[in-house]
Amino acid sequence: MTNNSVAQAAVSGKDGKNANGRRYRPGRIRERNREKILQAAEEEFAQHGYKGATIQNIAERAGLPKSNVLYYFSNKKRMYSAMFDDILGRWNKVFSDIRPEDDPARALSSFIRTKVEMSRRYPLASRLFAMEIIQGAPFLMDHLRTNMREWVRGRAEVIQHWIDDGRMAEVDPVQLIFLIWSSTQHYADFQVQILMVENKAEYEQRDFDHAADFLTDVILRGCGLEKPQ
Amino acid sequence: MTNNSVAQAAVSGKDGKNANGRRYRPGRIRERNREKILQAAEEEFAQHGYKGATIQNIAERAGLPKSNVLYYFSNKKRMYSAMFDDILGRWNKVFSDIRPEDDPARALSSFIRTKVEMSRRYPLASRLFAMEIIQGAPFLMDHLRTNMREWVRGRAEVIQHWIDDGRMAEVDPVQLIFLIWSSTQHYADFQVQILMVENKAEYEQRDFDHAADFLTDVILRGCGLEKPQ
DNA sequence: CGGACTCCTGAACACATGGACAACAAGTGA
DNA sequence: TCACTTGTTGTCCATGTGTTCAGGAGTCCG
Repeated sequence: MTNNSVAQAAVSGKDGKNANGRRYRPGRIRERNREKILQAAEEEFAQHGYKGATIQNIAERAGLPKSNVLYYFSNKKRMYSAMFDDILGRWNKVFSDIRPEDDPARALSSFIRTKVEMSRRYPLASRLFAMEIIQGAPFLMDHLRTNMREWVRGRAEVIQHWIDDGRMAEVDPVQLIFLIWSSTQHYADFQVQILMVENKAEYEQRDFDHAADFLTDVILRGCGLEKPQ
Repeated sequence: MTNNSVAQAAVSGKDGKNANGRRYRPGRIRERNREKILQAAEEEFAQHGYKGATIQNIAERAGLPKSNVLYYFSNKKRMYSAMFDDILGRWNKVFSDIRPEDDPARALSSFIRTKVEMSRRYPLASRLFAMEIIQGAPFLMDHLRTNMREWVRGRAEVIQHWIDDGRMAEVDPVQLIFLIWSSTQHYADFQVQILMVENKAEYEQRDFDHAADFLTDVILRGCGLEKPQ
């Protein structure tokens, strides 16, 4: 999103053409390897943080020689950025907007369920994001300051509308968003802790359903709302 | 707690005496430097994770030569462990037990406030813990499996008691504990994100008060409880 | 003072790591 | 086929890292 990290190496022509005027497709091989590497990078970075991760390990996870990985992402930093571009892109597709005329209970409930579903589908992405923030967000600072701030502001305004119209209890909208964020992400970020405490080996689908039910239940009631239908 | 990491080097006598029968105090210098180092280690490990942290950096933060740091903690692993022993010890002192005859509203409210206060006072410890869990808890696995599991089980039982007695709404006690954990820790772990979104440079005391108020408000109501007094 | 012990530290080392590079293989359109 | 681009990989190197070690300084007490 911030910088387009695609293949600064091995692209001679400026816009897909080369000196001879011939045209080249983006290349399926490129696409495929890029994804293999990004997937491997998610695992490695999520497990060891930016500094702790090594290109060698990422290469092994991807089943490629280190040199080949460095052919696609010319250095560690670019690779890390590209990974977040990927993740943020994925996330942006998922969250629908909310409007003042929506039903608060429905909207919040749907928000919570979507976020729990994200924890289930992309736990690595969630952990990655958490690590980056904990470490002071050296790479995502910009994103937080612009996109995310606007995102929260927009949602908070709508929630405030609902409150002003007496459609839900008076609670700080921004804090409410934080509450939903933290409680839902927790299932991805603190997975091992939860599994240990509950003495389970792995999550099952029903665990997420249960969590989502619990959270909508408590948070909606906490906002003075009835569960939708 | 698990292993006593104090000074395996440079202790010749077994119980404070030496060959000559002379007695040595634990050494204030030792004590002082140990603390300086552990403090520095918290910062460094919290910012870079276990693998990403370097002894050199820790030494610089502590204002000591690297060799000196390694004199106190013979290697990186021991240092990391000692740090968590320290942190867990600190935490164990703070949390009072809850009993079935307590007032649910008061008990939960106090729990939430204590946890928010922990986020304020020991943000580094909280982040450290979060990182360790995210990375798969290679060092804390044992602690999670034993102490923490018991801790949760005990609290959950009491909460279930309250529910059975009709003193609060029917909510899953374990999930409730997770909810309180995640939402309160969030203020420490995701500090940068929160500050960015709210466009602030630093936390103030009133921010924590506000957060605690909000959380007790929503969570208690979500549990069908009245705010105490 | 002198001895016993604690505390301190520069130097050295084996090893891992990010990255550059050059040579080579494979693919592609005419 | 040819000309050229894209993809692959082994090797090399400077730098950083955890850890060891040997010797020296500081401290305490009789």
